[in-house]
Amino acid sequence: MIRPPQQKYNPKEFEERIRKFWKDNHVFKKSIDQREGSPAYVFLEGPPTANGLPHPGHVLTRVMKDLILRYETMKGHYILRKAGWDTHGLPVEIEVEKKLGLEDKQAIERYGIAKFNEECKKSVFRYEHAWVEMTQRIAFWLDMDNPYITLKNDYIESVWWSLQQAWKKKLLYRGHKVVPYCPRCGTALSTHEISQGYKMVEDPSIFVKFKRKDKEEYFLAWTTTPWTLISNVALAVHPKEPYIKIRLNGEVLILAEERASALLKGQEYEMLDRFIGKDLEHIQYDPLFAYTTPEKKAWYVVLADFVTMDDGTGIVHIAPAFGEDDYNVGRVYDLPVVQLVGLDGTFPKKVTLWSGQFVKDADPSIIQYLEERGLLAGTKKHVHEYPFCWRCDSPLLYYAMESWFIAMSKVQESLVRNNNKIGWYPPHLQQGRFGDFIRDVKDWALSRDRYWGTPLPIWTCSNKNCHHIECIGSVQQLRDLSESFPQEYDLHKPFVDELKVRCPKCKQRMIRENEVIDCWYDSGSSFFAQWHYPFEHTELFKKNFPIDFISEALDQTRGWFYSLLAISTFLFEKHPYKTVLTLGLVLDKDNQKMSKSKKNYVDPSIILDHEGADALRWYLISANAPWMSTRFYEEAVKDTLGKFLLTFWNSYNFFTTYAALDVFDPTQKRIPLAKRGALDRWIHSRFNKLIREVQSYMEEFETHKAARAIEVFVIDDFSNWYLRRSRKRLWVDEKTTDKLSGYFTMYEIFVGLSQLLAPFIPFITEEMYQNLRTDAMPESVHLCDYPATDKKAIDEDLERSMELIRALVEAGRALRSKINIKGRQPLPSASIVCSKEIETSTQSLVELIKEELNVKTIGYERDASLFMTKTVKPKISHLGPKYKQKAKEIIQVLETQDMHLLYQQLLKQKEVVFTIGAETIRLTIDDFEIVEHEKKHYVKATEQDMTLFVETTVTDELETEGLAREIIRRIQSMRKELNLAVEDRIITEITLEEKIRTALEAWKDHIKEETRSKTVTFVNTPSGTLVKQWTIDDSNVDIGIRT
RNA sequence: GGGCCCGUAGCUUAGAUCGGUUGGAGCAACCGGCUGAUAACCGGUAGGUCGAGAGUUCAAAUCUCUCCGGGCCCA
Repeated sequence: MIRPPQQKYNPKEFEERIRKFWKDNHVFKKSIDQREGSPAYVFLEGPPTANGLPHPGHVLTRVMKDLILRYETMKGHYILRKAGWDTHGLPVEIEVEKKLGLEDKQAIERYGIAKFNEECKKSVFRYEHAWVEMTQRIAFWLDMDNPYITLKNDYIESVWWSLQQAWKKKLLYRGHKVVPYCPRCGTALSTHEISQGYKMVEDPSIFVKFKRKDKEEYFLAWTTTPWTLISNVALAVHPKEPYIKIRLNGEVLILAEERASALLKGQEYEMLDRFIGKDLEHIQYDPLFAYTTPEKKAWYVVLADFVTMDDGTGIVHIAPAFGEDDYNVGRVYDLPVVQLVGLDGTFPKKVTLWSGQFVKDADPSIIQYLEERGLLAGTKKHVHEYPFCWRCDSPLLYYAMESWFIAMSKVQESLVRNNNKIGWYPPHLQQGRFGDFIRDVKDWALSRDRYWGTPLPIWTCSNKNCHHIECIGSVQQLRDLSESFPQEYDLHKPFVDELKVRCPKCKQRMIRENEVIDCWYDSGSSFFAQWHYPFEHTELFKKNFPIDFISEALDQTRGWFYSLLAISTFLFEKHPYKTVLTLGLVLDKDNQKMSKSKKNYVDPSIILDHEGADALRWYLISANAPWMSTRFYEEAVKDTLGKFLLTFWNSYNFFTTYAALDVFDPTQKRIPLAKRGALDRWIHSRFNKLIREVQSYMEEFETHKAARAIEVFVIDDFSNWYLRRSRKRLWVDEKTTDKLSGYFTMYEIFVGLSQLLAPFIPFITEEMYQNLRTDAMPESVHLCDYPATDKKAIDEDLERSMELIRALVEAGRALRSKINIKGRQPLPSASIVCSKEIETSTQSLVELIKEELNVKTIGYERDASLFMTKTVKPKISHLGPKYKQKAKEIIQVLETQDMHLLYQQLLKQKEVVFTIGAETIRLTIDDFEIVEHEKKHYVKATEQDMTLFVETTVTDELETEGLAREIIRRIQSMRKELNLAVEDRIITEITLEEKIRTALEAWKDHIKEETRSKTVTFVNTPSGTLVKQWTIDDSNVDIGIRT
C-alpha cells in the first residue's frame, strides 16, 4: 500500500533514516554478497591519509567512485570495495614535528625515534572519524571495517617482497641524486617543501675561460654559482646548435654563434671558424682547479640537449654533484662526481684557499682569484629565482646525496607498452601528460633519509672484507638471520635497526641502510599488498588482478597512477589497471584552488546539513565532465536542489498523494501497455529511450551527460508534460481504466526512475522505492538490477507526433500571449492545417491541445485559405518608375479603396481602371503585391509543417465561463492557503456584482464540483474561516470559505 | 622556464571530431500568463567583440600560429 509522502523535502531527516535502514539491514553487504559468482568488476581504492580533514576534492572522488561502483553492481557485477589508508610519509612527520616542537632531525633523534614514530602512528588516524563520517554521509559504500593499512606488518612484508624482486632483477641500486639541501638543517628537502620557498635573488654571474688542452684557445662558459667551479668536471654544448671560434682582443674564444651576437654587441671580433656543437665533443681542456684528481676521465666537452641559447654562452660548466642536469649528463658520459663541499655547506680542508668558508660567501673571493689568473672574461649581475629553506630561510644548495634507486629506465619500453593497454579517461592523458612522463622516465629515487616509513629492507655486512648485501623479502627471512627475533614486533624504525642480523656469509653483524622508502611506493603496492600477497590470499590476488577500475584526481597522474604502473611493470610486466578515470580538481567560486590559508574552503558538512547528500552528489555529477575542474560552492548546490531534486520530489509527492487517496494497488492485474492511452505509451517510450541513453553515457564515463539526460526527462517530459496532462484523469472520482492506466504508468516510471537514479542519488531513490516496492521486490533499491531498455516500448512515430503536438501547444500559448487573451478565458475553436499524414499521426494526441489551449473544439483542415483572406497592396517600387510624379496620387487613390474588393476585381477583370485628372490609369495584377492575412477573429501560428488557427471571438457565454474559472482558481488558492487536504469539503459563499451574478447562476454547480464545495451560495456578505476580496476584470468578487 | 588542460550572456553551460542558415538552452532580471504537486512551469523582452590578435578560406566559436588569463604537473 502506497503511503502519502512527507510534504517537505527534508534531506537531513530522511537521509539519516535511510542510513540507519541500510545499516540495520546490512544492505551494503547484501549488495556485494548477492552478486557472488557473477562477473567481477575489480576496484582498487586509492588510499587517503587521515591526518587531515577531508575536503571537497575528496568528496568528489568518493562520489564519482561510488556512482560507478553502484552502477556496475546494479549491472550485475561482483565488486569488493576494500578501503585503504595511506599512513607513511613526510607530511605526517612534519605534522608531528610541529606538534612536538621539534626543529630538525637532530631534535627528533634526541626525542627518540621510537616515541616519535609512535606519535606518527597516532597522528595518521587523527581524523579517521571525520573521514568515516563523511564517507557514510555521502553514501560512499566502502568496506571500512577491513581496510588495508600501509603501516601494518603484513603490508610492509608484501612491500619488502616486491623490493626483493626488484633486487633480484638487479633493478635496485645505490646511486646519487641531486636534491635541494639545507646545510643548516642538515637535511634534504622534498619538492613539496621547496615549492613554498622560492625567492627572486640577485647573484653574481661570471664568464669563465677554459683553456683547450691542445691549443691556445678558450671555451667561454657562464655560471651563476661560482663556488661549483671548484668541482667542475666537464663542459656541455648543445649537439645541434652552431658554435663559432673568434678572435677578440687578441684571444681565441669558442662560444655559441647565437650568444656571440647577443653578448658581443658593438665589439669588434674576427670570425675564425664555425661548426656545430657535436664537433666539439670529447675535446679536452685544462681544469681551473686541481684540488682533486678524479678516478675517472674528466675535463672534456660533452653534449647535452638541456643547453639553451636563452642566456650564457651556450657552453655550460658541469658539476655533477651540484645539479640534476649535470648529474644526468655525468651518468651518460661516466663522469666522476667531484664533491668538494661538506654537508655543512663549507669547503673542506682539501680546498686550501677557501677551507671552512660557506660556499656562497666564498663567491667574490673565487671570482677575484679567477680574475687574477686571467681566466675571467666578465661578470654580470643575474636576477633569478632561488630556493630557500622554508624552516630556517637559508639558501639551499643542490647537492648530490646518496640514494637508492629503482632502475625504471631499464623497463621503460615495458612501461610504455603497458600504458598503451590502459583505458584512460580523458584519453589525452595517455599519450599526453602521462605518456610524456613515461617515455622520458627517470630512475625512481626510492629512499628517504627519514623516520616514519617502510624501512628499506637492505642490510650490509659490517665486515669490510665481506661487505655482503642482503635484500630481505620476508619476515621469516629476517627472523632466520636475526638473533632473538621477538614474538611481538613492529617492522618500523627503530625495531629493524636494533635487530642483530647476522651475515649469512661470514656471520658478522649486518647493518641496515638507514633510510625508509618513498611512501608513493607503499600506495603503489596496494594492488598486491592489500592481500598480503604472496604470503597469503594468492587466489584472491589472482582474481583481482589486473584491476578493472580506479579513479582519483588529476594530481595523481604522476603520483599513484604512476607508482601502480611502475611497480606492476617490473613485478609482473603487466598493466595493473584496465581503466583509469582521472577527475578534475575542485575549485572555489572564483576558480581558485581551495586552501585553508586562502579561507575559500567550503566545508562539505555544511552543505550536507543544508542541501543534503543527494543534492551534493547530483551537483558534482551533473555540473561538469568528470575530468573537468568543478567549482564548488553552496549556491550552486542549492540551485541543483531547486531545479532537479525538488521537481523530482514534488512529482513523487503528487503521485503518492493521489495513489494513496485512491488506494492504488500495484499488485492488481496490470493493464497491458498496448491497452493504455497514447500519453502513457509515450512516456514509456521516452523512458525506455532514456535508459538506453544513460547506459551508453555511463560506459564512457560521461556521467554529466547521463545526469543531464535524466534531468531533461524528469523535468520536461515527465513532470511538466506527462504528469500535468494526467492530472485531470486522477481527479475523477470513479475508477476509470484511463485513471488506472495512469496510475500504473506513473508507478512503473517512478519505480524505474528510482532504479535508474539509485547510483546517482542513493537516498531519495531509496526513500521512494521503499514506499513503492511490493513484497515480491528486493528489499532495497540498491539490490535491484539496473533497468534495461524494453525495445518494444519505444514508439518513434508516437514520439515524433508528440513533439509536433507540444510544438503546437507552445505556438498556441505564444499566440494567446500576443493577442492578450489569458489562458483561463475559453475560446471557441482552434484548427490545425496540415497534411493528411500529420493528421493521422497526431490524431490520438490532439485532445491534449484542446485542454492546454483552453478551446472548445479542435479540428483539422487541409486548406489554410479557409482562415485567410487575400488582398493586394500597391507595389510602390513598381509604380514609381512607371508613373513618376503621378505615382503618389495613384497611391493616394488606391488607399481609399477596399483592397479586398480590389483583389476580387483584379482576379475577375484582370485590371482596374480609374482616372487621375485627365489621364486614365490601368493597373494590372502585376502592379500589386498580393498579401495574405488572417480573417477577422482568427490568429495563426506556424510550426514546422503545420499551421494553427485560433478563433478569438469571446461570446458572452464564454466570458462567463472564463469568469467561473477565475473564481474557481481563486477558491483553490484559498484552499491552499488554509492548507486543506485534497479531499476536504468546504462551504463557499460568494458576493458578486449584480450584472455577473445572474450569468454565473448557471456555473454554480460547476464551481461546486471543481472546488469540492458542499454548497456554493451567492450572498451579500460572505463569511468563512477565510474571506478574501478579489478583483477580476474590473469586477469585485468577495469569497469566503470554511470547512 | 617546460608540458598538458581550460576560456562561449552576470552565472552554469550546448555547439569544436567533420568549418556552412540568424551561436542554442537553463539560472538570475524585467513584463505577461498558468497552477488540487512544485522552491516548479509557460509565453515574451533584454543580455554575446564565442579570452585577444593574426592567418588559411567564398565562409571560422570550430582549422593554424602568437599572445593574455585560470588551473594542474614538472623544473
